[in-house]
Amino acid sequence: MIEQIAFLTRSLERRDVLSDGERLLLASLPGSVVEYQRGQAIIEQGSEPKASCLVLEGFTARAQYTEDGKRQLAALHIPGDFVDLHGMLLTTMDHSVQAISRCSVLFVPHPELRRVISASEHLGRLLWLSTLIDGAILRAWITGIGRRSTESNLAHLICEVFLRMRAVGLTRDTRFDFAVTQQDLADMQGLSVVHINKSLQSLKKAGLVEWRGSAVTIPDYERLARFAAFDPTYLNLQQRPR
Amino acid sequence: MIEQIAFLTRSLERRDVLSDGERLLLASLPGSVVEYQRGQAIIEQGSEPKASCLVLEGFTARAQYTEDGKRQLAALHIPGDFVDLHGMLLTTMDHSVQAISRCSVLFVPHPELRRVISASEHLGRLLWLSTLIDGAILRAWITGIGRRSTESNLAHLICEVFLRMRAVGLTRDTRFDFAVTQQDLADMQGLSVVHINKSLQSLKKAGLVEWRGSAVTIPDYERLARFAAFDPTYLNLQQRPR
DNA sequence: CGGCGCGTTGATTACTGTCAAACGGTGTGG
DNA sequence: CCACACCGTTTGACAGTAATCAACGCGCCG
Repeated sequence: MIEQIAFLTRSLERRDVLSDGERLLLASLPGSVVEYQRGQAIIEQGSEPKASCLVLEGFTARAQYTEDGKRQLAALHIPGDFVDLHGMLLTTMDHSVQAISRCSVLFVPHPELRRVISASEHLGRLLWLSTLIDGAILRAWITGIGRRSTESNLAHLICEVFLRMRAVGLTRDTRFDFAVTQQDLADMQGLSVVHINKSLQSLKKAGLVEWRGSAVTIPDYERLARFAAFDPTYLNLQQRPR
Repeated sequence: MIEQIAFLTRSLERRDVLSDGERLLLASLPGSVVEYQRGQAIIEQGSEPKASCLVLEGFTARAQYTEDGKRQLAALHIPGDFVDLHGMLLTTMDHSVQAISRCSVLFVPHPELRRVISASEHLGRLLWLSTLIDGAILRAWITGIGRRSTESNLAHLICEVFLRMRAVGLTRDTRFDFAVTQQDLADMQGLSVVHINKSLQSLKKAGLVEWRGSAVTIPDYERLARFAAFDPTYLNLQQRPR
């Protein structure tokens, strides 16, 4: 499992120091790996999962559908993210989890998670922390959707994903793989594809981002961050005792 | 403290059974009570609080401001809500907490919270749970802002607040006190006051809600819930072992 | 080669914001 | 006790943003 939970370990270590014992404890988490194609449902809304899933490769997202069938994405998960840790306590899923790109995830049975949390209060706090960071990201999305312009919100999202990817070692310089469709972006920001398309083009024309296929390049991060008024505080990317 | 944490106890008991020992442990939480006038900041963005605050009376909200001064509210808290439990692990506040109405809150020092969590793993889980429900509410708000019509989102919010208030015993029949301004509502939904005003009026005209001063009455909850396509699952108002 | 899915475009419509003014209740000072 | 100021609510006109619709381009895969 060591290989598979590498991103999780890295993600937690970006926020606090792990002892060898804690690393071993994490590595002791058993689980089964499952692969999904883009668009497949990983966890259904309304279900009561008995295992939590950790992203190993690719992207997943939480999706909610309104009565009239519109989709809203309310989180994007990258490798190392424990997608539905909350499923352990929330029992019934109020949303579904979908594969946004081809991806593989690790299902860890809840009793195993509880075992680890009982064994290490500190690790328990760090897992709690990861759900709190989830919440902080949700708040940032809300202000983005509610109060930012489409273009600056797009830029904001790109900054966020860039930093999160870099935190787990999935960037090369200013480039990273962001295999999402414009429909997905639209559903993250609560807008139409057409409008996202036009806004994205204007970001490209302004030289703020390059985006070819799934390869995103940020020519000048500082400039993009300034444009988006991006403040990374909410990502809690500082190693501190927690 | 027993009197003061009554709403917290009630809120947790709506989700799981508490033992006498757990109730006592909660009651042992010391803290200082502070009153705020509407509009005052309770916790400043960027600060690193050493205590978490619990709402005793009135409403508070998390507020984020964009670079150009627009306000977005990304949570509304009612009595019994542990507003910034996450402050304990998130160290730096990425948002401020404001008094939406006149309110009183209890500040509980983080070390005391840690003591309680160490003493009872179960209570620790329930506090974790309360932050997870916070997250679930954020997701509901995101889909509301992103994909619902203004009117149905307003109706959705009213349903949510009604159920949350009822869960801690703050409703009388179909009526509750909701002391927020239309500007606050606008900032919760990412819209302008003018637009909120018109949408609210149309809800009133349709007989879906009555709203005089701060007194909200829901003549027919089922009808309102149907109109809002409101599904209370995300509030986790079922007593289950967690 | 053809079909499919995503991206792109332009025209049109609908929604929401901004601005500016008036209304109404409350509390204060004369 | 009344006049006034203040603040939130309400209204209407107008401007700007985003959705919808429909068509086309383009690359990939069968």
